[in-house]
Amino acid sequence: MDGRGPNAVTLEEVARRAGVSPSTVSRILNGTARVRESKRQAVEQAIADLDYRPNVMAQGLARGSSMSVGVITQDIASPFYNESLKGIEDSLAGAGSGYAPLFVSGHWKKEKEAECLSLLAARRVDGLVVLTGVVDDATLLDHATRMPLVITGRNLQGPNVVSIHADNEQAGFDATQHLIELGHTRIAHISGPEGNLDAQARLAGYRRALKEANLPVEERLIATGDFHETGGLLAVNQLLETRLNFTALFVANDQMAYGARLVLYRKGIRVPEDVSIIGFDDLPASLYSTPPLTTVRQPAYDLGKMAGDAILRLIHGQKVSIPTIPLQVIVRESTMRRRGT
Amino acid sequence: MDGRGPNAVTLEEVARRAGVSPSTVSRILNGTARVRESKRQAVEQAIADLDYRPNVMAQGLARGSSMSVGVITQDIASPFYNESLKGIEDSLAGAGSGYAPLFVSGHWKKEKEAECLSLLAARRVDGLVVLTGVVDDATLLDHATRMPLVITGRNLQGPNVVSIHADNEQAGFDATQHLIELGHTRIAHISGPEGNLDAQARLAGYRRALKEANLPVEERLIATGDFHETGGLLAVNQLLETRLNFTALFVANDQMAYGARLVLYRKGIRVPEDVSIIGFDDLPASLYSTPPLTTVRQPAYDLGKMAGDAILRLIHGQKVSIPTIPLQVIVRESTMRRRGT
DNA sequence: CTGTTAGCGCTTTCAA
DNA sequence: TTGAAAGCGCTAACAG
Repeated sequence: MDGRGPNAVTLEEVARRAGVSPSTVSRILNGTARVRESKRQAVEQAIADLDYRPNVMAQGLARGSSMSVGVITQDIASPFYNESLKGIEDSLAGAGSGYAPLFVSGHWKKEKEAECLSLLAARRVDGLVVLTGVVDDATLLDHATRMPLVITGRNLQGPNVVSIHADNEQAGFDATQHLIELGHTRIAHISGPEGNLDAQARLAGYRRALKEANLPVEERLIATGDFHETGGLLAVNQLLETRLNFTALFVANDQMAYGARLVLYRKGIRVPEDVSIIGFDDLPASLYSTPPLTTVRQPAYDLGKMAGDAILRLIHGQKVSIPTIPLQVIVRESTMRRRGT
Repeated sequence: MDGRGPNAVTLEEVARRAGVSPSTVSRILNGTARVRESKRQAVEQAIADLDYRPNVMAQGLARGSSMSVGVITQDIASPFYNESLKGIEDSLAGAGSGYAPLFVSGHWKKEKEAECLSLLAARRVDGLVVLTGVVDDATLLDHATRMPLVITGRNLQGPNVVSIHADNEQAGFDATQHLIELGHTRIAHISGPEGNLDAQARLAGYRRALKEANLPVEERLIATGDFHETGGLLAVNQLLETRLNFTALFVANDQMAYGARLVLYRKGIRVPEDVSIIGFDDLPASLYSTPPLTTVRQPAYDLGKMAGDAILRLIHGQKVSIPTIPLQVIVRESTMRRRGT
């Protein structure tokens, strides 16, 4: 009476009840070989009677595969990455693949991420998908010698790895361009964390767009945030303090855009009448914010789906080819033509 | 060359390298018995040299426990439940418990949820935590005979089960009361899905508050949504069509409140000047919406933490007692005193 | 087609 | 203390 309840029924019991050998049951379960119809029926009956479910751990041990894929995200509650998790979930479940995802969070910390990797290794996952991540390429590549790897937000090359990435520089360019086309000339930017590759690329795109339009790049109009709401909040305050009177704002992700917008609201600065805002990501919430946020759509769900499909193929030793993810400006109501132009 | 890479190092190899028997290594790993210091050192050295990690599946098979707990959520991308997932994650990781959560999504579908249960059973999880869920009590109780269960949003009784719940009726009352205190007399309500217990309780609280204040309950001022943004959007349209001129709105969750607010924004109805809105849940985003949403705070993260702690205790055969979760009105800027009162 | 026989990597008596 | 040996539940040759 330890609360564990009766032990689960085993394959052997099924075999006994059906009057066949364990191997036959196994074969039927896995479709490994042809079996006489009568036996199949008996076995299936026994399985149903006993409500038998194969012990995945035992299967795993025996065939050297855990039937699970490790997924490293940064925060299980991140509105952006979760869309990707959903895509991964659907991909693995959809194929009836039998694979289950094992989600772990690295929280943007190298050590934390290393622990995650370690945990997943201990559980002998058959494949690994890393959403961005902060661990270094070398470590990743090392793991990739042991199992297939798909990674996003990075361009890693290797025999057992596929990387999925989008042209963030171009998207940053497009976003800024959108503002320029609306007649804005003083365009501020709230960038993401220094070390973040995506953030760097978006910033580069911003710079290029200004240059190509022969607009000056004013460094004081570039603030840095942490990709969270508070970061946007702080950054916009800093921008406001410059008194440089920008009329438009390109924010490196939607979460920071929310924070920025709150500050503007509090100060009575209207969006988009006084300042236009364009974000990045197109979180589900952006469509319902007031006003609905103009932003760059990142197909997070699709990206997760691709990642899931890719890791499955890799595990099965198939070839994978991944197109570059398209990024697209979604014009909604937080941007408008500059007044007086 | 199947891409699987070299096989991982085993306990036996460690034993060999350290010049001891496998059992000794096992004992050192698990602290199962005292071992001579010299051997311990040798083993630890070998483990380090070989970068050995125990195979969790093999451990699981041998000791009849998978070291994982199944978690059924409804949508891996739900802003509300994800906070709870985070709490669960922290709880399991924090204790250095060695347990890992296995997250699966039921998508509010009975069959889907049954599949989840089945998957978790096949993986022999040591415990189960179900976030609300739509599966019937009987099925749940049945699973609880096989493993400990903690469930939220329901009041289930059983030997191996603990349920965590909050007084939603009272919270619905408090929310409505807040509006009444601000001088509102025509208060509309957007309720959650018919079958949802929490939704029913919140609605009941709304009714009671009106009655106790001697305010009439106008049925046309009660609309039903699906707990998503679109639901709120549709519902508020329906409410507006009644032309009943409500000045305040109690919405059964924040997501629907966002949808509702968007409609009002589009129609030029100001929040809170023209209509006050109070939501429910206090999603992280609500603090950053414009204006910041007054709402009822549900401590989703803490709830997850409690659930995690509880399942761990249950698994270890310890007693658990759970307090009723406190729910609290958080006054922000989407509600204000009715004009002219 | 089907049963027998070894393991998969680890834990856990049982003796020593 | 420590090692030998017997499994945990399943798969996968290898013979028939």
